[in-house]
Amino acid sequence: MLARELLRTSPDRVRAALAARCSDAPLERLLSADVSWREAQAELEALKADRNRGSKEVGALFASGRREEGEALRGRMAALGAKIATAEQEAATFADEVAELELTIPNLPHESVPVGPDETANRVERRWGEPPTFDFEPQAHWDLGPALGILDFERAAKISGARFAVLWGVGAALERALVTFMLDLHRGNGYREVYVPFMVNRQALVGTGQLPKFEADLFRVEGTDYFLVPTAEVPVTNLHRGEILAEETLPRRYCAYTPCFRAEAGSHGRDVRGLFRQHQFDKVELVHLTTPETSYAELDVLTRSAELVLQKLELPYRVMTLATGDMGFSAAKTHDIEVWLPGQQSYREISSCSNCEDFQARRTDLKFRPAGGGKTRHLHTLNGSGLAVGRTLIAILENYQSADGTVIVPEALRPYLGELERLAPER
RNA sequence: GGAGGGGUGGCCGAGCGGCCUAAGGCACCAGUCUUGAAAACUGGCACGGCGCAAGUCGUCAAGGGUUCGAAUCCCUUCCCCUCCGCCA
Repeated sequence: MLARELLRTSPDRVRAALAARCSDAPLERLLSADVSWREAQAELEALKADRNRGSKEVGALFASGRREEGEALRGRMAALGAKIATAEQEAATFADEVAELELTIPNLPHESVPVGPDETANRVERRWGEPPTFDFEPQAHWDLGPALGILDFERAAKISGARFAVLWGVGAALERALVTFMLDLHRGNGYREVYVPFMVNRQALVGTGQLPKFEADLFRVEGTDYFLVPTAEVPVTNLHRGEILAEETLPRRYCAYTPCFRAEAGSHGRDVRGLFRQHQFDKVELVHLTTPETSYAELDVLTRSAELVLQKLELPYRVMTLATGDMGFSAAKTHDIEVWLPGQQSYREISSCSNCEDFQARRTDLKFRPAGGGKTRHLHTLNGSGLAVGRTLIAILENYQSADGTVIVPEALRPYLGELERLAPER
């Protein structure tokens, strides 16, 4: 949600930003509804001021025993009440329209974001590690996994459907080891671990920006008002909704493991094979709450925290800055981390780290009290994957594969797998 | 699932139709005193909207209603607590 003051004083800046995003958000409707609302509200308040004065006088007249005058004024106030009811309805109609529309306007891109319509305009920031060379034809994980007996898409389809996976044996243990490994790493790095509900209410999803626009991407639990979390960003960012945090307690860095559930609406035909795009996947999420002055330094901390996971696992990757047209709804700036996948001979997204500035803080009424005193201000929220666990598992299988189909276990993970050194076929 | 009790400013807590412009306390800020601090004393101190401003409207969990007027009365919902039942 953008500051209304910004909409009123710099509509051209907002127009330009939306154009850069290739957004068709209804800005002009919002602006005119806002004007109408303010007019109606001013009228309504004048009427209410009259009533407040009159009602007070009614009380005074009765108190001083002037019954007849009191009765007369009370009659006039009753008539005024009817006028107020009408004016109230009109103002409320405009207020609702403004509130509804402003939730559909995406965040403004930061000035450092490359302008472009789609991912082809994304900018490479840095690379780490060298894609491995093989003296054989590297396999994709959807061949490696089933051959090892640890990945089973057929039985997943039987019990659930497409875009689900079953992990067997050491595959299941590897998934669990990755979660623990990531949480331990972040926890030792200044993050506070938090365990949160996997179902959230509508308000939480509005707060982080998934609603009202993207309901089709979510799974809703029928007969309830609960949604399965599409990312831990939702419950974790909303933890302090409506609170005023002391500046001394910032920045706050939280990490959380949750499964994530996504309907993947509109992604039919994309990444249909393998583990890459699933309805359910595990993720360790990083969330920072910080001051406006430090949020871009925090974005760097956040991104590097996610990178550290890949460095410890010795997986090659590159860091991108997303272009205006490729960014998510709530983000002002986003770094994607893309890991090298030999099965596809390309870098693919494994983490997305965003500074949402005060966009989500406005929606969630999330503020801080400055250390020197003074007015409360909206704080800045950031979130990023640290990392998507399923995709990390893919990266390990494909980067650490051997000619015989076995897979070396990265050194950093061995303590979590009973010092297992190599994944070999299981029966 | 059943029966009760609650939700008031950063926190605690009074108020139960009109002097609520929400008492009092704690915390916080400024000042006096002090070598400095503490204590004491004095003053200040909720938030949001609209407006150039004067000002004005709103907010006592949320929404609706009664009334000239609602923190206060009525209805609905949500949340918290206690007890019972059930359950991992």
